[in-house]
Amino acid sequence: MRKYAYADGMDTRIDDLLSALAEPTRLRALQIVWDGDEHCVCELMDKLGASQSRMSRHMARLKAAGLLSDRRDAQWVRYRRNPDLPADWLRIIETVLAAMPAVPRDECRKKAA
Amino acid sequence: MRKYAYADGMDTRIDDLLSALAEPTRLRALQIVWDGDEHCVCELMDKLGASQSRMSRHMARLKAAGLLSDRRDAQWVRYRRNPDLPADWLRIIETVLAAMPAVPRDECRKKAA
DNA sequence: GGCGCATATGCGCAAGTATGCATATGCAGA
DNA sequence: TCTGCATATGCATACTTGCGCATATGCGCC
Repeated sequence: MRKYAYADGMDTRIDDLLSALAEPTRLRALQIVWDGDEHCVCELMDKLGASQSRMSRHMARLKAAGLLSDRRDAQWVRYRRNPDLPADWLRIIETVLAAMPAVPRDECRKKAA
Repeated sequence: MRKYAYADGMDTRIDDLLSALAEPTRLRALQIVWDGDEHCVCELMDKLGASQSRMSRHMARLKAAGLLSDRRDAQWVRYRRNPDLPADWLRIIETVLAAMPAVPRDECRKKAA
């Protein structure tokens, strides 16, 4: 029941992307994961000082939004950035990440800020 | 109540920006308003097929996020893009808008210009 | 199989958000 | 002042979100 009819549903998707990004912990996680490497939940938990279920759900959200892919590796689940993102999404994400402070060198330390 | 005290690139602020953007009607409104001209609520209401209170509140949200400025002009309130946005916010917004389909031409008729 | 680590998920809750309806406010013109 | 248009806002409501807690699932190792 959409009153602002767009040719394609593309704008809806963009706001989905934006709401997936609109959360500090997810943004930080994305920033970390955006290095292209794989990262497990426990690593991000530590780095971001988030509880296990919290971190797990945030990652699930990012994955559901299509930003990440995951892979089971023994007891861990390795998340990494989805290499097949459409160009405009990629541009948005990178612009957003570029506007954030860089990942602290040894972020394995928590507290602060 | 502080609005946009963007001094440095605190990611907390960025996710505020993102959640302000994460709504289809607001995105469309922003897109329209981003032409630099002034637009009143009734115009946007018409163009986006939104109810009066809905449109008014969405504009208030965008303004509260620091994206718009407004001006009373007789019975109308003219909204326009905030010309003083920090560069990284601007980049984000423009990247997002660039990822959206263009504003349909026939939507560009103003009523109370 | 049993244990323990890593991760996901059901449940409930508190807070936030979007929206309609009705009403208030601001402003201009008769 | 009274009328009417444009906009804002209080209120109630439904929906969503983020979270913790407890528990379930997946997996390797003994």
